[in-house]
Amino acid sequence: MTEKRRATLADVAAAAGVSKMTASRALRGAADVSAANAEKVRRAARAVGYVGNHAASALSGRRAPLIGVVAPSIENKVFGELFSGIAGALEGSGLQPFFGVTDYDPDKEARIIREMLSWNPAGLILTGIDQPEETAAMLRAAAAPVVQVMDTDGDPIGGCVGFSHHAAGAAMAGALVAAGRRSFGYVGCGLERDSRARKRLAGFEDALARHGLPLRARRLQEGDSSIAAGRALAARLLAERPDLDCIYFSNDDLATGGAFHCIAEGVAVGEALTLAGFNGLDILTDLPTPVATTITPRREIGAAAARMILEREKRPLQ
Amino acid sequence: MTEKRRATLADVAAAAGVSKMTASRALRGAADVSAANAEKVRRAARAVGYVGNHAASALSGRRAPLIGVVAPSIENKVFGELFSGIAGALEGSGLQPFFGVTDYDPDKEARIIREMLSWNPAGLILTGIDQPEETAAMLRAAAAPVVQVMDTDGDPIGGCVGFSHHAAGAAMAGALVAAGRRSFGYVGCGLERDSRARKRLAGFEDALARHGLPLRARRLQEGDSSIAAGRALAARLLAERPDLDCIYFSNDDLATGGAFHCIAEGVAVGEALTLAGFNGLDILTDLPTPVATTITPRREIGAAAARMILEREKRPLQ
DNA sequence: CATGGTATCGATACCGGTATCGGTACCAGT
DNA sequence: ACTGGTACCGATACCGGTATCGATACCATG
Repeated sequence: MTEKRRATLADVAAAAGVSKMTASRALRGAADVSAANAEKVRRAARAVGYVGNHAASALSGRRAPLIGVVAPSIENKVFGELFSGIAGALEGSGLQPFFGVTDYDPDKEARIIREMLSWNPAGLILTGIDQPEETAAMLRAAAAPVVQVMDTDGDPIGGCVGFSHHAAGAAMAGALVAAGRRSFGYVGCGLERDSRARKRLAGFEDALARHGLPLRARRLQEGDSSIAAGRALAARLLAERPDLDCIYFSNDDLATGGAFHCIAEGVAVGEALTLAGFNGLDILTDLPTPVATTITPRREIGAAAARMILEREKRPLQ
Repeated sequence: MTEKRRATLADVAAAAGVSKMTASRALRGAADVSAANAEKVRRAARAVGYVGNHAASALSGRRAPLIGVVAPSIENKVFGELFSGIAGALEGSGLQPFFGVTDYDPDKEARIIREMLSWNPAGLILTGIDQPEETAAMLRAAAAPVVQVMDTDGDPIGGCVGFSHHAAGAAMAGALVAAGRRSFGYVGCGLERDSRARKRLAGFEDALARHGLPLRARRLQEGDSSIAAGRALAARLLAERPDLDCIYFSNDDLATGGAFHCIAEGVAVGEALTLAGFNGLDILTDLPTPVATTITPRREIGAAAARMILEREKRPLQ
C-alpha cells in the first residue's frame, strides 16, 4: 500500500514552472495570468491528476461552494422535485447543492442547519417559514444568505419564494363550492408536525365558513402520509359519513389512496363524491378516476431560490 | 452592518482560560482533558455561540465528516429510501451523508464524484457497479473507502452491497412461468441508460429461454420511467398483441401505469393478464389490482453500506 | 530521596488553498 | 532619459482547526 499522496496545487505549480498563486489563479480562470501560463498550468493539472481540495479553499476563501437545502423528507417526490429545480439552476455555477432531511423534527432541523453552517456555505435554502425563534436567530447571525421556500405565510428571515398555503386551501374550498359540493370531509396525516398542511386546512375551513358551510367530518392520523393511510382513512370516513359529497385530503398521496378505495368499492368519483388533494403530483393525471388538486410549481420555486442566492453571490463580496 | 466575526476555537479557549488544543480536545470529547476543564470549555462554547468550522477541521484532520451518496435520481422513491437507510445508520456517528444526482449520465457521475472527492469525504456510496474505467480509476486512487450498492453483477471497486438484477429478472420469470403464464411481453423505459434494468431484462429472457419460451413482444421508450409512460406503453402493447397473458415492466412505476390502463379499460388483471414490476413500492400494495413485484431492501442496503464505511472509520487510522 | 508512571496541558508546525501587496518588465508619452 | 501606467507574477501571511511531542505536576515505589 504505497498510499500515494494526492497531488496539491504546489505539485501543479512545480510541474508548470510557476508559483502556487499563478497556478491557483489560472485554475480559477482569474485574470492576471498570461494565456501561455494558463495553458501550461491546465496541462500540468491534468498531467498530475490534480483534484483540488474544497476544504482548503473553503477555509481560505471564507466561503464553501455549497448551498445547503433543508427539507422535511427525501422520500416525498415534492421535495425531490424542489431539489431538482435547485440543482438545475445551479448547474454550471460551481455551486453544489447538498441535502439535509429533518423528518419534520424542529430539533433535528436546528442540528442540521448548524451542521450546514459550519461548512460556511454560500447559501441556505430552507423549506417552510416557521422555524423556531432560536433557529431563526442562528440564521440571522449567519453570514450565508438564507432563502425560505414553499410557504409565504409568515415573516421571512431573508429571501422567500413560495405561495400561501392558507390561500391555497381557501381557493380549493371556493372551487369545490362553486362546483356544487356542500358536504365536506377532511383526511390528513401528520398535521401535528406539518404546519403547511395545517395552514391549508385552516384556509379551507375559513373559506367554507364564509359560505356558511361547516367541515362535517375529519379523520386525522399521526405519522407520514401514504397511499395506504389515505385509503384506510377515506374508507373509515365514508363508512361513518356516507352523506359526504367531497373529501379534501391534506395531500395527493392521501388523495390517491382515497381514489384507490373508491375504485375498489365502485364508488363513482366525480358524481356522488369529489376527491381533492394537494401538490399536483403526476400520478393524479393517470389515475383512472378524477381527483382535484392544486398544482405547486416546486421546480420553479427551487430554481428561483437558487437564483436568488446566485444573485447575491455575484455581487462583489463586501 | 457591524458584521460580527464568527466565534472561533481561539475565542472559546480564551473564554475558558485554556489553550486552543485543550478546547479542541474537550469539544471533541477526547481523553486527556480534566473533567473540570471540559465543563469550562463546553460552557464557554455555549456562551460565545461557537459553531465550529468543518472546512478547517477537514483540512487539518485530512478527513471531512461526510459521506457522499451518488444516485441517478432524487425523484425516484427507491433512491430516497436508500438515502434514508444511509442517513439512519449514520445518525449519531457525526458523519453526514450528502447526495449527488447523476441523471443516469456517466459524465455527470464522474464530475460529481470528483467534486465529492475534493472534500476528502470519509466515504463514498455509489449506486451501481458499472462505472466507466476512468471513473473507477479515480475511485481506486482515492483515499476514501468506496461502497457500491444495489447491484452485484460485476467487479466491485471496494465494498459492495446489493443483489443480482440478472437473478432477480430470472427469478421473476421463473415464478411467472410456474404460475402458468406463457405469453410474455415487456415494457421498459430508459434502458439505454439504466444498466440494471437491462440486466433484469436479460435475466428474464434467459430464464424464459430455459423454459423454451420467447419474449413475444416489447415496447421500449427513451427517457424516464413514469406512470404515464407505463400506461401508454401497456395500452399500445396490448392493442398490438392481445394474446399476451403477462407483461413484465422494468419497474413498479411503469407497472402502476399498466395497472391504471387495465382498470380504466376493465381488463381483468390476475386472470387473463398478469402484471409484474420491480422494486416493491408501497403503492402496489394498495392498488385495487394485483401486481407482482420483486421487493428490494433498499433501506437495509443503504444502512449496510453506511455501516461498512463506519467500520473502516473506527479502525485506528492506519 | 531518586525514579518511573500517569494524567493533563500547551507550543508549534502544519493541512492546502487564497487575499494582499509589493515587485519586475515593458511600453507609451514627454 | 524620465515618468507613469499596465500586465503579470510571486512571497508572505493568513484561514481555523488538529497531530505531535515535549513539558509539567503529582503520586506511588524502591
